[in-house]
Amino acid sequence: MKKNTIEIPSCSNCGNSKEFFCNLSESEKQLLSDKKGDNFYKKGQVIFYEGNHANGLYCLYDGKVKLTKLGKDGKEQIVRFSKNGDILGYRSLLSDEPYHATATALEDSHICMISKEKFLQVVEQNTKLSLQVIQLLSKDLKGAEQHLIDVAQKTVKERIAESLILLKNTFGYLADGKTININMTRSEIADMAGTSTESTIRTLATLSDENMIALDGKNIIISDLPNLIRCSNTYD
Amino acid sequence: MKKNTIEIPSCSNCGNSKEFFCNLSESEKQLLSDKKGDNFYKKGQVIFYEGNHANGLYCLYDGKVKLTKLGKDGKEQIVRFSKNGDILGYRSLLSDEPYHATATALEDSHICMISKEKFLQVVEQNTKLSLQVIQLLSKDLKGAEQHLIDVAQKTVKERIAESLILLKNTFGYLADGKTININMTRSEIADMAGTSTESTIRTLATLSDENMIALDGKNIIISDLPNLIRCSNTYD
DNA sequence: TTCTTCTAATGATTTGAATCATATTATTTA
DNA sequence: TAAATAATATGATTCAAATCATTAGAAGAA
Repeated sequence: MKKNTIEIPSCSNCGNSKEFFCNLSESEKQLLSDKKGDNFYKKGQVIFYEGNHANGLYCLYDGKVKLTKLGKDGKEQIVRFSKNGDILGYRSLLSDEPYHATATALEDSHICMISKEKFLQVVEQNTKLSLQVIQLLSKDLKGAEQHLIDVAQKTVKERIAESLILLKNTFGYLADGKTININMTRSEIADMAGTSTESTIRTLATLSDENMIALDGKNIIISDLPNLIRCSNTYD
Repeated sequence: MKKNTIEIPSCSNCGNSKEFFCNLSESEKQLLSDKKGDNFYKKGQVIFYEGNHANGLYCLYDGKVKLTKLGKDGKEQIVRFSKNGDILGYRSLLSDEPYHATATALEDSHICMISKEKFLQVVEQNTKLSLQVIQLLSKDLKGAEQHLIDVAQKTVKERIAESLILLKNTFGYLADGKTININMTRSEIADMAGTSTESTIRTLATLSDENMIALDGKNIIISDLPNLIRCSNTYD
């Protein structure tokens, strides 16, 4: 990867649907590329903390990130994920509020940073870009509201099933075409589904007994996706 | 109210903080004002349904509206409210997706409608307006994610207390300065807090026994706000 | 390697809150 | 104004899932 050129992964990597920076003019790209920060985070390291002030836009070049909010008694709730090509922190940047979630690397990640001033400058002169931000926020909002209903109304089993499907849809499969391409602890899956670690372990065992999934250490293999979808009670 | 002039309540009514259309030029205002639809909805009537196609922007001139999503077994979840001066339906309009929630009048409401084409035309040429939409979406997203954590981690009592505080913050008090300025059924409050009607009734009775609120038919009087806030376990 | 710590797995117990079952008011609307 | 319907209220019961408790296995650190 060359320095000082805008190498937003969504542009250089065509497998990625979110072509966030593709509508920029050359001069705009140049502006953003200049003095762009290039950072590496180890698994478990925190990119930014909930409550802290936003000073730039993060572009996830390579890696996986979870966004969590702190709830009662310090219990975490995973609110979203980011993967290759996603941008992070745009909400706080544009609404000029502190980060409302903590971003933590789920595996070693390579993240670029664009300064607040430059990003705002480009957004303000490029309507297409702000419409793209609107699309992103709309998608996040839709996801959050769906998640809300799920947690409020679904059983633990339905939520665990749905969480596995979300993980598969977000991170895809390994080369074997059936193992979910992410390693999370049972406790993290619990934070996702809004349940306890013990219930998560038991429910995963049940889903395995019922042959919808198979467990191999931290690897989760989806052996019967249609049934898992049915089990999750999701219709969209 | 005169016809054919843009009378967005947030502009004509200065008590309202959301001055959504105040950055428009005169020609832009004129464009939006022309052939603007003017509609009246009775309490209980539906303004738009989840899943339907968006064809305009709704401006709530006067009234109160709830936004609900349908969950498991047809159980409703209230995801948001709108009041005087708020705009509705912008998410679906700008992301070009069907409405993700149903909007229902909580009381008789006066709602104007701006056509999709005209609104999009103005948004695309007015960056300030799109930045304002970003602010709105950001606020909605923050609210939804907070709501998610609450439902996932708080007890019914905490959630009911918090719901009452949200209602008070959204709709304010009646002239007496202590009665929440909204009439909702116990079942609707349950849909808000993500619990059952019976639990809502019991919890309201408990809060009343503990002198944090007083109940007078459908009216809910907040008699000890600091204690109610403490009870809701909310720190922001 | 061994020690320590984190993660996973299971069993036993408790509990918050949903559900079921009826009354008792309020509101509609016929 | 009566009849019908919807909303509120309470008690009894059930149940899903959290919590507590303990053991077993993995993974890092010294």
